Amino acid sequence: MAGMADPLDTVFHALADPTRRRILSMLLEDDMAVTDVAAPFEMSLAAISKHLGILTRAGLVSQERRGRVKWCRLEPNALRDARIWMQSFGQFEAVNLDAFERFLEIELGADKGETDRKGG
Amino acid sequence: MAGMADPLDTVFHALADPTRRRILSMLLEDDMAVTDVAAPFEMSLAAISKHLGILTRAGLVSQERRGRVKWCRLEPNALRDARIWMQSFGQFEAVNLDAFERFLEIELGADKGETDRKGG
DNA sequence: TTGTTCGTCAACCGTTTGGTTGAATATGCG
DNA sequence: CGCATATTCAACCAAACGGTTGACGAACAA
Repeated sequence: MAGMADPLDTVFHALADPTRRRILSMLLEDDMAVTDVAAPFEMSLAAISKHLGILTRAGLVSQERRGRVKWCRLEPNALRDARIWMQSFGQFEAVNLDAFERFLEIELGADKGETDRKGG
Repeated sequence: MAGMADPLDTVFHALADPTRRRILSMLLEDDMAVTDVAAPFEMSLAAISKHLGILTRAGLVSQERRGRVKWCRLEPNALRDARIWMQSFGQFEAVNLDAFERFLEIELGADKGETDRKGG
């Protein structure tokens, strides 16, 4: 078909739909079966299946079949490139990326269990 | 009218097109007139004008008319919401956002002119 | 005035998107 | 086996997308 696009195309396009962003938010809390992902939406299962396909092709979600059930898991690393691309434009222009990485290591290593940031 | 969409829809959709991302990269270096933005592209001026409209409606670009010429400026702050949304999903999950803000203040205040990483 | 440049508008075109429905394919259970 | 469950596939549809072209208005110069 029309040729493979830049991964950024795929990721940003996947994120441009509110249904898909909502799906990602749901998967942030837990892995889910396709049917359970579809449950809260007022659209057909097939539509959700398509959305999950788009998210999967974008690398944002991985799917593993276990028996009849296909489990969907969030793959947050796929956002990395997009985030890095965006950083070129943000107010972080002048940020030293090395220092940024160090900051993250400290933050992530320090109090893993203390942060209670699961607000809706 | 299909109603106003979530700003995240608009921003991510604007970013999902390689032409538009390239335009943003160009504007990162300098403000430009519409005609000059269009110059390096192999498509019509009208097409670029449309792309600039999409970027403007997304808040990523502002346009100011001076005489005949319409100047386009990058508005990187519009990426803020998108970036914050993405941070929920990244490897930065556990990052304390307050500490993150402090980090940025320090980084941005410390060596404003030293970093010279304009790759691309 | 006439003419040129800058940029948008309007109409059109083919392709893609996001949704529907119904059939098909697995898998599991009795 | 026969039947329900889980998920996708295929065909279809209206609407939006990304592009084109030609006409248009606004600003400047002669």
